[in-house]
Amino acid sequence: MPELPEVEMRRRYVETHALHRPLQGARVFAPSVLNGVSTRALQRAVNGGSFETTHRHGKWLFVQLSTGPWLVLHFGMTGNLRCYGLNDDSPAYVRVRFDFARGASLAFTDPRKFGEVGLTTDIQAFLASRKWGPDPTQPGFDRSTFHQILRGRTGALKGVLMNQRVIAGIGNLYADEMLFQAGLHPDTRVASLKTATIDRLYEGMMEIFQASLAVGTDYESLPPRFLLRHRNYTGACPKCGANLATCKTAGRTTYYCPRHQRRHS
DNA sequence: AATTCCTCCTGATAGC
DNA sequence: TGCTATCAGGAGGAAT
Repeated sequence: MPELPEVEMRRRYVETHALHRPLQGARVFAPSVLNGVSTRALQRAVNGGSFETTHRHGKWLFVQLSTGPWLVLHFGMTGNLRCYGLNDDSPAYVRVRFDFARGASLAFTDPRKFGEVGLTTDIQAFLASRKWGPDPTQPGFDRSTFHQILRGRTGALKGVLMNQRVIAGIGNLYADEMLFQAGLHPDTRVASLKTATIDRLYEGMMEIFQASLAVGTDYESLPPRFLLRHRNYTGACPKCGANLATCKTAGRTTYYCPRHQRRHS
């Protein structure tokens, strides 16, 4: 589930629940989620430290440790964070656990183990090494940035929107929502987009991020005009009532309204 | 450069 | 009830 707004919720969760608390250690239950770091190195970075600040870029969350390095968290498709105390049941699927004093913990849970836990000393270098594109919610990203990154692209629009090296943070669901709001078919060629259409896409993107965060990414609480409220096989288009359709784009299931998201728009 | 396919892993759901 | 097939909001790598 975690796309940009979901990861932003996790960032806020860390801010609220996990900062400035003395850490006693870390336990790794699924070493496969560790990326570029050994259990021992992770424990060394955590032991005797505390989480101090957070940063998010696209679907990536960084939490700075008082010992220096940043904890790097990626949530794959099923990753989450959960703080709990001595008297609480442990959540299911704990893959890495950070232990505070007095029996409290922050758990990285992830049933499918597609997530990642790592360390970096330099966020910018880390982002550069993975060649990630800009985050649309960071300062400095505006309408003209959006035009810039789409310029010269020749692929199908949905694939480009989901390409993290073009723009960081948009996944399958939010890509569908953007296409829906802009009335564009997922296979629309990026090169064919008019300036006004790109503007519309940009506005839709910012609006859905904002709206989703406003309801804590609980899609059922979104205003009905958003596709995310109706994204299932039987759903009716909130704009025209037509039955929503599905297709495959870039290997992912796309939900769209066949009536007002036609090709070549 | 862009696209397709495969892979990692586990759970939910549908169909028989 | 139990089995199997398919699919799920991600993304890296290989092949094309």
